[in-house]
Amino acid sequence: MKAHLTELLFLAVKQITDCNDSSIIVFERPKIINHGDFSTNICLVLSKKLKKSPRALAAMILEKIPTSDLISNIEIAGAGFLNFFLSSKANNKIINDILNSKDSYGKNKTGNNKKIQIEFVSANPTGPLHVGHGRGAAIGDCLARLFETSGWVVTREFYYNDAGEQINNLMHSVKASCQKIPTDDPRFPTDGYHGEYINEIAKAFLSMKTIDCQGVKIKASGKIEDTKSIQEFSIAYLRKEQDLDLIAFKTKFDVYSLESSFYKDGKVEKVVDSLIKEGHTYEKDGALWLKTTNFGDDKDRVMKKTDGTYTYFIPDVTYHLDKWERGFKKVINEQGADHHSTISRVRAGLQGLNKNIPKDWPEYVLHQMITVIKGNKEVKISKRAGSYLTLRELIDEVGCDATRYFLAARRPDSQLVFDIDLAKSQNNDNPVYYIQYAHARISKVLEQWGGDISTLKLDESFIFDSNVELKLIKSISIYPEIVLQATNELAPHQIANFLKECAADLHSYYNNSKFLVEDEKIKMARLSLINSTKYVLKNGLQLLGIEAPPQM
RNA sequence: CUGCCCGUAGCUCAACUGGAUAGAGCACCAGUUUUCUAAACUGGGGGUUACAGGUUCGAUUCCUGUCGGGCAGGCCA
Repeated sequence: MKAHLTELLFLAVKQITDCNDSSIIVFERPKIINHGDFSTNICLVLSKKLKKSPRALAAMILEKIPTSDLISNIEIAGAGFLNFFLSSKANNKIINDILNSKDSYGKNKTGNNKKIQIEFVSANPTGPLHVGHGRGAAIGDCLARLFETSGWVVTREFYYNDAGEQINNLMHSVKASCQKIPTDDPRFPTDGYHGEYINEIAKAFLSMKTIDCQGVKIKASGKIEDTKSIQEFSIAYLRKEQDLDLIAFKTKFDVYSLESSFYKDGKVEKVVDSLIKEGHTYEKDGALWLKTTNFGDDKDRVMKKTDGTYTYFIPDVTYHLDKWERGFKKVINEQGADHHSTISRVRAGLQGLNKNIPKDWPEYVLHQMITVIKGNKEVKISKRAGSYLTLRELIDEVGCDATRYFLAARRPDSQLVFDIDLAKSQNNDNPVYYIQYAHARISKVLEQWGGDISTLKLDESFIFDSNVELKLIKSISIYPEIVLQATNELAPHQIANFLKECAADLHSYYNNSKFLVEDEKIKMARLSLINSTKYVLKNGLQLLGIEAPPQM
């Protein structure tokens, strides 16, 4: 439709200017229904160049636009906007198009089957997942669904930092717990983890439990001095817990990458050698430094510590080189904003390898921190302090659908306040139920009608004339554009907002009109409209990973 | 002190990357069910978009400065 309008308008514009580039024509979807279905600011853009007032220019262009049976009217408005109103024929075409496309309405092929890798959650296996990880899971998974809908081949990936200092801390914490050392005892590791889950791991370890994690069975030796077994068992235990959390959150991954594997196969060493060879390193204070300042960082960073081990970002660089070598030209990392400083380091490391990796690769989506409030008090999300709200608790209390909605419905770069009491007590006022209810209402009407839904088709000559109907038609016709935009801008929250508005339009329509009326022609038209709305709601909810129940 | 993100109704958040009269929900007030689910709908009040400048036809959006909040600035991740 947009292409059709652009073509028509360009024919007119060409007669007035010598411009040969149709990309100067931009159509927008006006917010206000009186401003039509499409609007363009072309006259405002051209007025300066042609030294004519925008409104006069608009009049000239308007005269030269060819007629089309898809357009009912074109108006000049405001400072010189051209507002296009679609004809009933165009509207009916959209509805029939949705009825034909069904579950694939909203899909597009802009991805062209290209590969994309999306890394998200990537929590350290040092504790259960908390609300912050939930936000990452919700946003990352929705992004993946968006790219799939836009024709990309998506790989969802989880990276485990299962090596390094934090894992040592974990092991020592569990060991201390096995020895019944209280957390406030001076013998308890200073940087240790304090949560109750540490005691549970210790108990399971001492009773020599076996953990089945990702198809591998790990058995605890039960011996307190066997630090290797404690470490192995603790990681397996927590990975298993995290897997269960993710299942409860309906989030799946295609690939799990382990930091430890990059040490085992020697890739970390290779990256370090390569960085040294390319001349981006130097020794100082007994450590090896990477000149990240060569690539825009504000100071150089240690890559090899005096004790011979590497800092975290070297395995990170290795991992990203691995992604690049697996052929992912497009990679998105979804992370918490507290990791933003790694961006410049990872990119600097990749540049230092001299492999022609683009400077802005990989892309990042950073979500801001969450403040959790319960009983008007902030709940601190701190693993070490132990007082900590897990994702699982949240799902149990609020439900998976609502949790996903709340966490995905906000711009990633806004800090969000998650009020547990509100999410819980407000069950019925929750936006997700509002949207699901709209879907359920349609389902029920169609059920009561009792006809064969697959035969629903809108008569080309039918004219919808009420404002609630026109508003709803406009709403559902925008859906494919919203999907594309949300994908391009890496902004899943736009889907959530759209669905809320679409549901509102449906509810207005429902309260305003009766569908199962005597007049067969009107009945079929209205059923066609709400059935196409049903597909939009269902497809949109699917993008968010939320159920579309037939009844509530 | 330096870098990144943010500041919009009493509260939680939008605003199509510069568009028209800044919109929703919650809360508050007043209405709507003999009719397909009232988990809904209709109407009302509530704003100097933190503040001060600048850029232009046009700024919540871009630039500069100030104030305020969050996160980083580990040989932790």
